[in-house]
Amino acid sequence: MDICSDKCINEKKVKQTMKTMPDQDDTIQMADIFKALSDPTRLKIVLSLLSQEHCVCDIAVICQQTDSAISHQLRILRTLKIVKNRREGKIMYYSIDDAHVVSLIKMSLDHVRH
Amino acid sequence: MDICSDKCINEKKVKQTMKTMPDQDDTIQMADIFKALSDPTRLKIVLSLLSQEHCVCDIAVICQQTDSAISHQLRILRTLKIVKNRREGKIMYYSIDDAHVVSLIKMSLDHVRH
DNA sequence: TTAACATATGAACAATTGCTCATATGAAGA
DNA sequence: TCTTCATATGAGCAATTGTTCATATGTTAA
Repeated sequence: MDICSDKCINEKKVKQTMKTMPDQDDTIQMADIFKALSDPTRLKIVLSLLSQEHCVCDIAVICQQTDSAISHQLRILRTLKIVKNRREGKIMYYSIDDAHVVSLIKMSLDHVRH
Repeated sequence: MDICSDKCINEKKVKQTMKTMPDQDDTIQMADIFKALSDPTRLKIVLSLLSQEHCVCDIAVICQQTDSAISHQLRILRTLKIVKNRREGKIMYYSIDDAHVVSLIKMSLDHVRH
């Protein structure tokens, strides 16, 4: 460990910035949202749900993945409250449950397109 | 592989949504940005640079990590053009090089705080 | 030149991740 | 009931990741 707790270059700037840093909980929460969208399969799932709800099998076709792989990733997105589901007989329909995530995705989509 | 290419539940909905999906390159690029921000250490680095530039050693103090760990992560952020650096003698100052990333972070910060 | 310092980098390692495969669950129809 | 279908889940595995440690690079001052 070479953390320079007292020999840092610019103590004043460090203290200034440390005041503006979000606390640990908020930082972890932010990282978790970004992590949810950092996997191409999960990102595609959320992208596929932007316009309308879909069942697991249809999401699998859209994302070109197996039903099982999609189901695993949907569980992660469900746990993070990014998507929600409703049952209709044998079929489970998934839809987006977090408006903020939609904003994040649209913003990043603008980013890569401009 | 159990991808149901012809036996999917709702072919019409699938086709509708597939038209709206970003292409593979854009999707990967989006995922890469989210991935960059998905690690707490990298996220903290970017957060620490929101208000002003900092040298590696100061970032290490702010993020409570070793200089080496920070240097490794800064290289990743540099490769992705999220941060840039300038040398001043022995010291290397890092700052943010991507306005879109700032917007994404501010948006997600709003999210976790409300 | 040599020493000291700030940063960068490569190898190694543990930990995490995403997928596959097999199996389980739950609902509808025969 | 039994079968079929849609989805869920657990174990196992290969691949990726973030950190540490040792060492290298590049800059300044003696």
